[in-house]
Parts: sequence; C-alpha cells; structure tokens
Amino acid sequence: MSYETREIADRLREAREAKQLSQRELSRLAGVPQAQISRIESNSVDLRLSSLVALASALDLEIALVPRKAVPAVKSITRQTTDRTVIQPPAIGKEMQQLQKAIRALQIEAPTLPELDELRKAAASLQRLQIDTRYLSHLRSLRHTIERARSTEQWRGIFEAANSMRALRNQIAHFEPASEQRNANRPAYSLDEEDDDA
Amino acid sequence: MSYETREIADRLREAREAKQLSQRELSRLAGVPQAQISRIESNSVDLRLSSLVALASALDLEIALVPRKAVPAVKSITRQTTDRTVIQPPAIGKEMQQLQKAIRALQIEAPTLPELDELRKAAASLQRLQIDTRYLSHLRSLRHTIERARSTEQWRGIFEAANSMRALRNQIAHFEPASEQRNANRPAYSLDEEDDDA
DNA sequence: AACTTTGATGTTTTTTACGATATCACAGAA
DNA sequence: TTCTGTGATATCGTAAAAAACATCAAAGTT
Repeated sequence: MSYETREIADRLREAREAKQLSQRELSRLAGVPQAQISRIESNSVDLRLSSLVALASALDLEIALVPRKAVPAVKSITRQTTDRTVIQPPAIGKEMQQLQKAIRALQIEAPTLPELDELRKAAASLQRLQIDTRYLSHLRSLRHTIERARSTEQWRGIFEAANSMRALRNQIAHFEPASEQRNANRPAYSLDEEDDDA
Repeated sequence: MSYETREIADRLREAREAKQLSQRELSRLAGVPQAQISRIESNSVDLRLSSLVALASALDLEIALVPRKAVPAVKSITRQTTDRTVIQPPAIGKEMQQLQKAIRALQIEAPTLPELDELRKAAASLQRLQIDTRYLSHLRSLRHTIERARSTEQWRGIFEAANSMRALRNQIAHFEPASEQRNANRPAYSLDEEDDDA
C-alpha cells in the first residue's frame, strides 16, 4: 500500500507494542482477527475504516482529521501525551511481563475477585518505577505466589501478593527516589492498564 | 455505519464545504467518484483507507491517530487552525459565491494566465472581511468585468478586475476596521480559500 | 527436550466497497 | 420558462477486504 497508509500502520503497531499487547490479545479486544491485524500492520491491505476504528479504539486512540497546518502542533501534543514508559533492564522487563500475564490469567479465572483490582493497581504502580535488577528475585517470587494462589484457588494468597507488591514498590521508591516522578509533567501511564476489559 | 465513523464523515463534509467545493469538484481533485463521495458523506459505506486518504489530502487534511487523552488538546488546536470564516449577509454571500465561480470558470479556460493568481488572492483576502451589503453592486460589477474579460478573451480586464478588487478590499478594511480579524466563536464556514490547490 | 506464544502466511468463502453510468428532484440564475 | 449545477440514488460488474479457518517457523519458557 501507499506511503501515507504506512505511517498509520506503523502507528498502530507502535501503539500495540507500547501497550504490550500481542496481536492475539488485541484481536480479542478489537474483534479483528489476528491474521488481519498482521496484514494490516505490514501494510499489505487497504483496510476499511471500521477496522481502523475498532483497532484504534481498542488501543485508546482516536482518528482525527487534522488540517495540514496544524500537523506539527498535533504531533507535538501527541508526543507529549504519548506513553513515556520507563525502560526497564531486560530481565526486569521480561519478569514484569510474566507478572502481568499471571495477573491476566487470574482475571480470566476469577474475574469477580475483589482483590484483583488491588493487585492490578499495585502492579501498575510498580511498573512506573525504574526497577533495579537486584529486585528480580522479589518479582519472581511475587509471581510464584500469585500463580500458586491461582492454581490452588487460595485467594488469600492474592491479598498477600498485593500487599507485598505495594511494599516492594514503596521500598524501591524510597531507595531510588530519583526515578519516581521522572515524568513530572505528565501523569502518563506506562504499562498500567487502568481499565482492562472485563 | 457506526457512530465513530459518522464524525469522520461529517468532518469531511465540513471541510469540503468550508473550501466551497462541490462534490463533483472534490471528485475531480481526489479522484473519487461523486457518487462515492455522496455515499461517504452520508456515512452509508465503510470506506477504505485509501479513499479516506485521497479525500483528506485533497482537502488538505491529514489522518492522525491521537491518544484519547490528547483529544481535547488536538481539537482545540484544530479549531484554532481551522479557517474561521466571516459570515456574510446572505446577499453578499451569494454574490461572493458567484464571483468565485466566475474565477473558477476562468481558471478552467485560461489556467496559465498569470493574473489569475492575483485575482484569486484578492478574492480570498476580500472574503476575510465583513462586507456590508452596500458593496453589493461593487461586487456584481466586478464579476461582470471578469465575465466580460473571459468571454472576449481580453485578459487585460482580469488585471483591472484584480486591481479594483484590491482597492475595494482596502476601502472596506479602512471603513470597517473592527470587522477585520473578527473571528467570532463559530468557525462556521462560509467562504474562504486561503490556499487552493495549484 | 517438550511445550507455548508470537507473528506471518495460505486458503476458501462471503461480503462489500468501488467505479462507471444514469437518473432524479430541487434550487437558482438567465 | 428554460438551463444549469447540486446532491442523492440506483444498478451492475469487478476487485478486494474480511472472516474463519489452518499452519508454520522462530523464539522463549519450563
């Protein structure tokens, strides 16, 4: 496809990756088949507006028709508002991903669990800090706690996990105060979900 | 079609009308059949991205994927940048439309005429002022001059018309200085060209 | 090594936009 | 009135996207 559509395709992929979603997950959220998403992102189809809207809105984006003159200003605003994600060391990034995955799995299994929200918030809040690799084992055991709780259906474990996670967050925030509020101007949301679909 | 696409369709129509283009003219510019434009504006098709891009770019618009959070800011910018046109008294509006039509006709007949650009600029500049109905006859005779020049191919008439138009503009700007740059709250539409395609 | 996830690609069938063309009613202007 | 431009529709054939599968190789995890 043409060059103007390329940018749109790229923006979609970036947005998806920024939200740490796989094509399949996005597919579920947007109701667009994964195969189609792959083709769209590689700019090999002339997609219909309905598909674009579905994907965009699943990614918290909106389609705007902007006067050419306003494009630079809009880009600047967009950049400002765009996820400024804390970049974690690779090992930490991976582990956080696993952790999110565990939480998602839990959510599927026990969607009504009230502690679940706590857990998600704590994870989101943790995600916003720069985490040193020395906390890797903490994260891992945190995840194990969650997984164990899930498999045994001992929901108390979730409660404990949420507590430990908050404690960890506070500890990191305390020892590494510089990294907190690194994004002073904008709240931004790095990887938190804020609102998952149910 | 759905509700989110409605807005896009509306934006397209607004942009077209703000540029004083008929569906057929836009059709020519964008290479999209008039019938299709009608369907699109009435939101009765799920148009392909390529069509959207074609129309948008003919209308000097660009498609942007904006984070939800940034939407208000972007709207504000867009509004700011959007041609805010003066709302003329009906009679003046009609006459200005006729005048634009005459210029367009001329453009088709003698596209290479160098005075034509002058003429267009003068008309655009005039358009930006609030024109009192007492200038109606001026406008009308201005138009007649242009039409006569066109039919007789006496291109000198164009030159004169451009001059008179500039003079008229200055006179109005002088007697009605308050109305200049009176960008009311409503962008509305009305008439403005700002920059045409070449 | 066995297993899972991810993104890409292929196939088939169904749906739909698109382009071309032709009207049509309506509104203005001559 | 007559003529012209406008926007909305209708029909038809073609092309293409979309949906629903199924794989598959690569990379990662356990």
